[in-house]
Amino acid sequence: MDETNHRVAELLHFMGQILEIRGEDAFKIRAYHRAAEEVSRLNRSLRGMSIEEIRAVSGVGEKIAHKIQEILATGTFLELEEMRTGIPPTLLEILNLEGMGPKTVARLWRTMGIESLDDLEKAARGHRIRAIKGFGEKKEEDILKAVQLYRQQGSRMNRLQADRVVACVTAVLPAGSYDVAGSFRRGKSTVGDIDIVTTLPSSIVNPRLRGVGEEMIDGGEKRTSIRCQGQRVDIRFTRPEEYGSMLLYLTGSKDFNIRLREIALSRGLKLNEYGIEDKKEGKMHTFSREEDIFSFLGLDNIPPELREDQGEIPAAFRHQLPNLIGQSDLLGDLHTHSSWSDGRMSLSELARAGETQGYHYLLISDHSATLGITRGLTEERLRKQMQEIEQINRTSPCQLLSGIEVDITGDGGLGLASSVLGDLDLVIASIHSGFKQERDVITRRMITAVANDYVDIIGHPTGRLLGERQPYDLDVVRVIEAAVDTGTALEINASPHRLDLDDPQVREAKRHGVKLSLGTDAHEARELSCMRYGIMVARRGWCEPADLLNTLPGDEIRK
DNA sequence: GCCGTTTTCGGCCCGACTGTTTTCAGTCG
Repeated sequence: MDETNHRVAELLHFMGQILEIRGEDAFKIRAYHRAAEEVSRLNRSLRGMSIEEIRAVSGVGEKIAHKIQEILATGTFLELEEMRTGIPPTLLEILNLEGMGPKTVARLWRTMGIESLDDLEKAARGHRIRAIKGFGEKKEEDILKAVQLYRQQGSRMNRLQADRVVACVTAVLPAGSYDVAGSFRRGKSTVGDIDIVTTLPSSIVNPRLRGVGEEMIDGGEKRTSIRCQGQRVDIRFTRPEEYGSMLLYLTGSKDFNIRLREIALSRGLKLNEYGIEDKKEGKMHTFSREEDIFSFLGLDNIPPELREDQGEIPAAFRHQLPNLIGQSDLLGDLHTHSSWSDGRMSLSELARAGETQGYHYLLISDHSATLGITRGLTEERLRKQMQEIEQINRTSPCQLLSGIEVDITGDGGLGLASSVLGDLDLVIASIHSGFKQERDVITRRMITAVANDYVDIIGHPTGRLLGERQPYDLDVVRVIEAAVDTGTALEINASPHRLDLDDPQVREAKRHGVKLSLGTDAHEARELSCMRYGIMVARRGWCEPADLLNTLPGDEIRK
């Protein structure tokens, strides 16, 4: 994200938290958090925007717009500085603990002077908290548990980790009796917790779940929460005739649910996880399928990947939802590695693996030899590889396209001579070094590569590794604008460790008319199946078949 | 503090569960 926007969002969130501790109006608090959320989703930098443009951001009104301007000019805003005086900065960290909200934090601070995580832990250990009215022994235990959990807790799961947790929990649920909902179902690149809807009764499921995972957080009749592989899993129980409502509710997102409920409310209807109540008639409508809820509200069926309150609801009213890309639209994988560089598969194994996936073609895109990348290809070896590819293609139903993942050098040049690049079917160019260059430097370096006539696709454009490495400090919008001009495609790298570009950038690229290219970056056969993660990102980015290179027949791609 | 095919004022999603209580506040999703 743009650094300025990041800073603004941080301060708005911070303001919201300060107001929480001070016990201010809940709607005002929500307004700050909402504005922060919208700012952090913005693709454009706030810097350089006029006051009218800032006001046009949804959730930002007259007052917050001026505060944003103040932040841009001075780095903070006066009201925040006034409100925060007297509040210890360490106090807010306690809000991150499970079960600790603003009321509790404020109470402990005012009555016992607890200002930090350490203070809190000591007080709980010394059994001093139970002395406060409304607090007891259990609360002390919960606090100690929450502190421990917070200290050891990692960040969000990547999709592989999420798949493992799901597999672990659903092992005790019969097929067909449940769906995984939440951000998992919405196809997010990372997942915070796992949500499951089931038609089985809690009386049957809860005993089974006790044997799964480390802890039962709570085990109610309508909802059960457990911790499994260190991650929270929520299970909601529902009757078959209400299944659609529960699945819709638990799939979210939160913002989407709120917006849908507001729409229902404006028509005298109350939407919840059990159905839709007509307030006038006092009649409850139930829905076993999500589609029927949408159609009851006069909306087209909104795919889970779009449910973010990012314009999909108005689009569904106007019958203008995109026709999202699906696995069956893809004719091939446009990023694979063979044993010619650091992959495990030979070229013929790759061709067979591609055939198994039902693909018409695979792009062979081994590394170039520029840097110390394991067994990168020189021009000479690349030409030999092209010959072997030609041989294999005579008999293989899945055609191999000859390509390369060539390094973008520090100044935006390429790691192989143009003479050989011109003989390839497709060229992917990627950055594998110099990650720490300044924003303007690395952006110009990338744009130089985009503008290179031989470059067809930019590989993993931001360079992030989920949970391991931040993206380069790249101005993605400038890169997108350059890609429009040159007709260069940007990759959606489908590796669950990358998912790069991510969906907000994909949507921005699509808006500009930039073509996207799906590739798994597979180094071994089973990684070809990771395409499903890339498809999730493409769908979240509102991509239709025509937006992706992979839907073109092989001979058109060659052209 | 934001926002408007009910509104420029008066709303702002809705319900489950827990702990410490005798009816609910706080937190969470």
